[in-house]
Amino acid sequence: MVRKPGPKHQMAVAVDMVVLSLRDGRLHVALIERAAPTLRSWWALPGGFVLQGESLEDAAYRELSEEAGIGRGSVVLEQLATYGAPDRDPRGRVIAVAWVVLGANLPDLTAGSDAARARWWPVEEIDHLELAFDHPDILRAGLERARAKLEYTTIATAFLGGTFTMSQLRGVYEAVWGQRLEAGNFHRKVLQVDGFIRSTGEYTHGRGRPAAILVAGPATVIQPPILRATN
Amino acid sequence: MVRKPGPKHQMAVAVDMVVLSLRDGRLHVALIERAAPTLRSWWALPGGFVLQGESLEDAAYRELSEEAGIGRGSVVLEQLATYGAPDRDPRGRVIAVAWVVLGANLPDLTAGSDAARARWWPVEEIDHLELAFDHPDILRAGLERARAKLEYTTIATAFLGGTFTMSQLRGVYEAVWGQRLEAGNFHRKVLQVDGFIRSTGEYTHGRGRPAAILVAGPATVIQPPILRATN
DNA sequence: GGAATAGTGTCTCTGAGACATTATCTG
DNA sequence: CAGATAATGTCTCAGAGACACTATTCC
Repeated sequence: MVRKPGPKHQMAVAVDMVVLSLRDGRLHVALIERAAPTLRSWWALPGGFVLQGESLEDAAYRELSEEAGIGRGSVVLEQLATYGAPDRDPRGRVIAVAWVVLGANLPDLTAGSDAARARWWPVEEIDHLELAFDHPDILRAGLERARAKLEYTTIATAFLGGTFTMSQLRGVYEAVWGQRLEAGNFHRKVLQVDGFIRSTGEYTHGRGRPAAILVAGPATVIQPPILRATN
Repeated sequence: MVRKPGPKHQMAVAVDMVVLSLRDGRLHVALIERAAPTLRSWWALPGGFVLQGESLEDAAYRELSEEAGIGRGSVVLEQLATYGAPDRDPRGRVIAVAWVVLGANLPDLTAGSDAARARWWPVEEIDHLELAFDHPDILRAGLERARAKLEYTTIATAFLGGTFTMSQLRGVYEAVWGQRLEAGNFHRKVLQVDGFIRSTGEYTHGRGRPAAILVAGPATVIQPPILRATN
């Protein structure tokens, strides 16, 4: 242990975000095509350096706003893990605090100050893409975190707007897990979790029987959890 | 986003460890009484600054060795979360990457270079202690992580030596969760998780029926999980 | 034999999942 | 009416937990 932080211990600290959203029923992640000299034209997760007076969470929100035009109110943030291999960034020692960000109806992306392009990618197509730095690891961990969290928390509603139907909620699970769920059983399960959803009393109208319009309830945990198929 | 890491982004990065071990059947955490001028004589989690060429995990192992005399082979490390509030350390901006460390039969602690004293504390007694910095938050999160991990991973064996009995394994769960488990049901559940434990064919001898001597198996996940009582 | 500890059997209850059935809308 | 989608009912099966019972040692 060293008593005081000295120059030997100073390093750059960054935040990197795995921003997930549903677009026409499929799970997408926000990626930036780098314009900076280092790894130019590689695709990467949005992110940037933490400033001195700024908390890690504030840095994440600032970068979301600068790089993707995403405001504070429209997303849920959760810290994922911190990546600090000495050689993970060719520019020097950079410690990256990674976040998972879930949002509803997020806007199309526009290239920010340091991006050539920015767009939403369907997660199944990412395998064909080479991501910069250790971002493949971070993305994989972020996806797994999101999938796991749907099992035992109510954050699926973060992917939906203020109101939604049971089918739409089920659609979130199906898109994130990449797996079909039986509609009747899902319906019953969600209802029996106290405070997961509340009914507004309103109903949709379209083809088929009208669906109850729901809003997220106060519950945060699902007990017992909704489990993915194990295959 | 900023293109290059500059002086505005440099900050000290530290690791802090929630080191947990069982001592005569109770869960204990390793704490250091600070000798350094800042917050002198407060109790704190062991930890220290990350050096330039060093990975975060290596820094954690080095500090475990320097501050608690704990070697690499005897523990399991898992990254917990990163704490970076601008005012969390009065010495300046310090980003702390926290780890949970689980070990078997860890040695009595001896004060290292920067500690007045070091000792194992039973976790139930920590409430009466004032910990330095945001270490109360970190400790709380570390305990919850350890408790949760016992549910769906086989990590409980990290608290035991190479061999153990079913009672000792159950004792780990009971100590970490602070809750009694029914011996018969626990026995059956552990056996039915493929690869959780292997029998050595040896048996203990003492008072009562001899118990099978077990070793940890190759499995890492428990599916379906062993759940804590919900109260 | 008695105390102590290990391990098994059995019963009940909860909840997941498969699948059939009913309900209510549009065209 | 047919087609579509929402919601409920019913049955089976797996697994958790309570608790009784058997097994094997030491004294």
